[in-house]
Amino acid sequence: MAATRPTMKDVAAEAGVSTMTVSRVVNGGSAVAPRTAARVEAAVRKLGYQRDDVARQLRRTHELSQIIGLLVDDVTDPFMAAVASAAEHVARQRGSVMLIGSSRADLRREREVIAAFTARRVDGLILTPAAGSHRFLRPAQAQGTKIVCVDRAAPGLEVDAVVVDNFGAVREAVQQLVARGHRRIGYLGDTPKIWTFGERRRGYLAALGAAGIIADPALVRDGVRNGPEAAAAVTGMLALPDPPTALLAGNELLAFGALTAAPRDLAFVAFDDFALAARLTPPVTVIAQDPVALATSAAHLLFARIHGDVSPPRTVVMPTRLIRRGSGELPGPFAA
Amino acid sequence: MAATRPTMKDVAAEAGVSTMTVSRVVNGGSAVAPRTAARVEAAVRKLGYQRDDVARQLRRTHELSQIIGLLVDDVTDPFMAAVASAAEHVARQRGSVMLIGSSRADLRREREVIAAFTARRVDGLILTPAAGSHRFLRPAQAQGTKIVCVDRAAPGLEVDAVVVDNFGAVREAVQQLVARGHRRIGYLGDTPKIWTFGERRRGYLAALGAAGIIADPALVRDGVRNGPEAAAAVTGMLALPDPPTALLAGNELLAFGALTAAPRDLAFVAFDDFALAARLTPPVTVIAQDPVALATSAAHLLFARIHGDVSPPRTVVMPTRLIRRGSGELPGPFAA
DNA sequence: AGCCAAGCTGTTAACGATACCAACCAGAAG
DNA sequence: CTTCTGGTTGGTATCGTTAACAGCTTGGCT
Repeated sequence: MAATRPTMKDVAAEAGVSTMTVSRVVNGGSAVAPRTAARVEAAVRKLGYQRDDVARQLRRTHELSQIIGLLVDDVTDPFMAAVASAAEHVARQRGSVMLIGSSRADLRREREVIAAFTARRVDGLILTPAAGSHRFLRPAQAQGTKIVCVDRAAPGLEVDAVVVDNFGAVREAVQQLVARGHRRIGYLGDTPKIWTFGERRRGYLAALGAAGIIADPALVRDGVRNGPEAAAAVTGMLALPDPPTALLAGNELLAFGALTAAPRDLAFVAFDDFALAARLTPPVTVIAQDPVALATSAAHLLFARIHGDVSPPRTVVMPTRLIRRGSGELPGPFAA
Repeated sequence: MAATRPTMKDVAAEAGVSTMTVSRVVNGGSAVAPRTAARVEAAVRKLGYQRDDVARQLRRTHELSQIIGLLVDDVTDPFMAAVASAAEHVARQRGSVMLIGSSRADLRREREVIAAFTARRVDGLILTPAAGSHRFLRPAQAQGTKIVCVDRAAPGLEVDAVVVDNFGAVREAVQQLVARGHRRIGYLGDTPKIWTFGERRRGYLAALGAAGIIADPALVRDGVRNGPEAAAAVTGMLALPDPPTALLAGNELLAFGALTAAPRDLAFVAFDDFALAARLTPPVTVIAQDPVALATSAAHLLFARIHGDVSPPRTVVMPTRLIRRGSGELPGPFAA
């Protein structure tokens, strides 16, 4: 079990040619006599030779590595999973492979993973940036690594981003709750330092403000990071002397948690659509976005940059859609 | 925008030392005079130098690349997402980065992605193998790439695998449906050529057989690959002159699809637990497994192999748990 | 015959980092 | 004063591949 991989030299010796000829055969395109090529191919098969892309890439330092990196909070989040799937799909179409890393919403960890990626010479990065300044990415950027954000903007960094109008979408949803007679409306979200949640929170507050409702801090829960925390937050709100009659959950995971604790007569709107939304009782009203479209767009943008697009950074805003299924249309105590 | 990354040579020139000294400082451990080290570190910071792991790895050909590869059907599947998350977590703990690829259940595509991975000298692979022979992996294996399967065995390949007792778990669940008075029980699964679905199907047929029920081909649907297909299959079954009174969905995605088409009085059991199972009407009975535990175990096994464990391949079987929530306990027409 | 073009193949020198060994220096010991 | 020791530093070759160029055939043409 020497377990040592054959090199071009081995193939060259086996076929009785120079390594250059092997290289030409392996990479195709160059003129090699058919007889010679056949001999080389036989040697390749016999030895089980496979080109070593590590060495290749070192020699071709100014070419692309055909590796991109994706950094998400956590692939377990269905939104992030859809992003990862779509990004990998585009990468494959473009002949690249994709490294994946999770920051678990920790900026230090994000930095470490990104460093490990850039050390491998990734051509570009797709990020869902954690909270905090991303200025640390500037050197990488200056050295040619392309960067695109999905779902969130990166504070302290001028890069392309593909996002939705979180502010407007949430404001519209909350306005609707108000219009149906709700005044005590709860909000669940992760920290507003994450751009997306900051926007959603602003949208919530804007809708309340426009209706002349003073936001009650007891109904605004930030930093809620997973299902169980969301469930606990909902239980807490419902135990208040003046509990909410409606609730907005900031994303899919929080919605799942909230739904395990929420009674059926609590009006409910969730950010992100999910498979069983229509099957629940009552069917769940959601603000739907299309994570596959977001990530596909981001990946295309990234590859355009990698292939030389040097236009100024742009932010692409994709549409959302309020899908009224029932839970968000339950009347409130002030219904007309 | 030269966009060219600084090398050790640049740092050496800047600090007035040799590249060897820079290497020693950058990698730590070796004896370098504090004054010299400080000068080098200053140069590193000034130039924004980062070690090039591509070159490093070429020189250190017999060391590890600290890259592993994960190959799943599709990360969008929550089971696979959990596997990916857990595997990446372990990789990070072990100082490695992880490439991810999706086969979309296509063996040819799986081969291509794996080839791209091994060309990058991955230390090991974690696979959820698609249907078909995986003998093509033997050369890679012979050259030292370690391989571990999760969720499925790989036909034609002797490797470690971490799985659950799919056969036994499904047999138990179907036995319970029979015991509650069901005779017409539907089954939804992907192709039985995928090991896991083959086992689940066998379990289903075994339970029917043991009860003296002849399986009706119209109630056994293989090759169902996603939610919409599952929904269509259910609709089809329900339109039969003698429709099923119970249904077993082979995994989470198929369950979601089936549930959108199934009436509430259809007894229902799903493989894989999911967040909202308890919130549905009726609450959904599931066969739960722990994908995080599976993947964590597989990743540990992989790293043990990478670090020299040469014991014979083993198959680890993790437990499943039948969680009775109601939908699987609905009585059938032959209930006592 | 003489010459050139076209097609094929080989030689050399990198890419950026590190293993290995040699060289240097100061101070200690003889 | 010489030799030795130990800590520090530099030189050289090399990992596997390919760009650039050089050299060799062969055959066609005049």
